[in-house]
Amino acid sequence: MATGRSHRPATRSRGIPEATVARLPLYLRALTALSERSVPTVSSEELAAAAGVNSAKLRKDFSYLGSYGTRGVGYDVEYLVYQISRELGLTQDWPVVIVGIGNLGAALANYGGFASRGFRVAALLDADPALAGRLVAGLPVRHIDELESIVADNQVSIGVIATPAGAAQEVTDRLVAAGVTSILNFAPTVLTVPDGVDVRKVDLSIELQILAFHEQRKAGEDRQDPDGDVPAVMPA
Amino acid sequence: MATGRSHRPATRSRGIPEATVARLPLYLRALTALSERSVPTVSSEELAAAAGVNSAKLRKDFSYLGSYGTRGVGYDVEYLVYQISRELGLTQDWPVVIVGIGNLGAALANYGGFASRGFRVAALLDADPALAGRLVAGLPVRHIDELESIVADNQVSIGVIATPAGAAQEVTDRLVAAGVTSILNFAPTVLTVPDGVDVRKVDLSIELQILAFHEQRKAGEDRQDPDGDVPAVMPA
DNA sequence: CCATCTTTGTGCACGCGTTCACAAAGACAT
DNA sequence: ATGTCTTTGTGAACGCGTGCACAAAGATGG
Ligand SMILES: NC(=O)c1ccc[n+]([C@@H]2O[C@H](COP(=O)([O-])OP(=O)(O)OC[C@H]3O[C@@H](n4cnc5c(N)ncnc54)[C@H](O)[C@@H]3O)[C@@H](O)[C@H]2O)c1
Ligand SMILES: NC(=O)c1ccc[n+]([C@@H]2O[C@H](COP(=O)([O-])OP(=O)(O)OC[C@H]3O[C@@H](n4cnc5c(N)ncnc54)[C@H](O)[C@@H]3O)[C@@H](O)[C@H]2O)c1
Repeated sequence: MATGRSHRPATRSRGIPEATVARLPLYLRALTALSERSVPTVSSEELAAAAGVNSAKLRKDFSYLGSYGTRGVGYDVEYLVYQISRELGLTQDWPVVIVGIGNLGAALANYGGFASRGFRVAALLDADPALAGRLVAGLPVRHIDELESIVADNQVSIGVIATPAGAAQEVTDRLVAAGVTSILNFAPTVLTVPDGVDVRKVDLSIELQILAFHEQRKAGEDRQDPDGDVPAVMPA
Repeated sequence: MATGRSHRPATRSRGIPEATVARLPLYLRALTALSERSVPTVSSEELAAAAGVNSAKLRKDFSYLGSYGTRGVGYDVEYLVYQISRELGLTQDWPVVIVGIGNLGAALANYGGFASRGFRVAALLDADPALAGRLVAGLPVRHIDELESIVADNQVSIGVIATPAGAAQEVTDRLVAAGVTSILNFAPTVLTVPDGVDVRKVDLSIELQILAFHEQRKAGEDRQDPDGDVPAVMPA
């Protein structure tokens, strides 16, 4: 799981709890699918099932946005798509830069889901001179030296980091200095940023380790001793 | 952020809270870095700073594993690395299959962080016959028809899904039927699985949308009306 | 052996998030 | 209009996670 920043008192932004914000994209996706099938209205029960959440939670989530439902009927799909999009800020265009166009960065650049919802790749940046000018997903890779001017010229406020871990903090510092205030970090490092800058991280190996923990638990559950303590492999 | 399954009462597995489990990989990473620098001991304060968490939280997290610290001194780095590795199940080998070797799947296969910590890519699977046999990250891509035999032969319990969204549920069903009990899903879909199967998801576009929400909030904070409600663009 | 100093381990309080359960609202039929 | 039926919106209770603050533990020096 990618989590938000640490040193923040779980800001209830404009009254909308953080946990709710994190679910809005999920609802939006389900609603968009319904919209494409021209379904006019949907009940909290149906939508909750599609989004994989509890229906009471969904209703409470929506109640933070306002009273958009009709009792006895449900929610108007199109209207809700619009309201959630607006709430998430997807009615405007968000230019994004991707830094580090290696295996992962190139895959991200090729990802269609980007453009679909208000996000536009403003530039691809890499420190490798050999990459400069090469086309990736139809865009030329620009040299990292152009970072500051690109961010300024395109009013970029969101940066995606797909560099090796060792370069991530330096890239972050430059992005922040240039005016970026939201960062999505794929490198396995803890980033330090000033107040007012949001960082979210996506960390494959953390996810796998969490799965391994539960997997181990499942395996040992019905087999070995309930308390799996090893006496003392190493003295403290 | 990738989150865990929904329909589970936040299982406090063997007394270790889920939130703690999610942080253990973070501590482990910081500790491994210290270990490589041959640092013998570390205080909760230092380690917490390196992991980007509150020191009291870190101490409480460790207290669930046992009393591994020494008052007045701190924690033995090597010993803690071992204890956390064992707790997370990283002392054993976890064979993993990756399904869907497109842009993202190939990037994942090339990812070094996989092998580093107990995870071994047992096979790469794709439905495209044109890909079969091609080498990706030194491994031949196998056809999806071999899924069942590969999972069985290699005792695979963890599967990574990097197929298009439309194929994800079908792939999931086959993985689960073949014996996989943990799934890491990169496709933007809600997966339905039987009890006992864990699903974690990594969703780029959700992360971006959450960032966009806060970004919009920052932008509108000092500018427009404090309560940003638009009167009525669409009647209910 | 005692004093001092550092750092752990945890009791406690508080706030957020989740879920149940139900009254109120509205649609729809008669 | 009135009654019935469906579904929303939310009050209330509960549990989990967080962080403060401090007593206890142990190291270290004299
Ligand atoms: N590949 C994956 O599936 C995957 C999964 C999870 C995490 N990650 C992480 O994502 C990051 C990228 O992974 P990858 O496999 O694409 O690595 P990669 O080596 O293929 O690509 C890294 C790119 O970053 C560029 N780079 C290096 N320093 C830079 C700098 N200072 N400024 C700008 N660009 C710079 C390099 O030139 C290279 O093109 C790594 O931190 C990795 O741990 C990757
Ligand atoms: N590329 C990214 O950065 C990115 C980011 C976030 C999410 N995603 C998601 O990850 C998934 C993969 O993205 P991608 O860019 O690699 O797509 P892609 O089209 O490049 O690759 C998909 C691969 O899956 C294979 N496939 C299709 N159906 C299959 C099936 N039934 N069984 C096995 N293999 C099958 C295809 O042959 C193809 O090789 C998508 O769901 C995408 O939305 C991608």
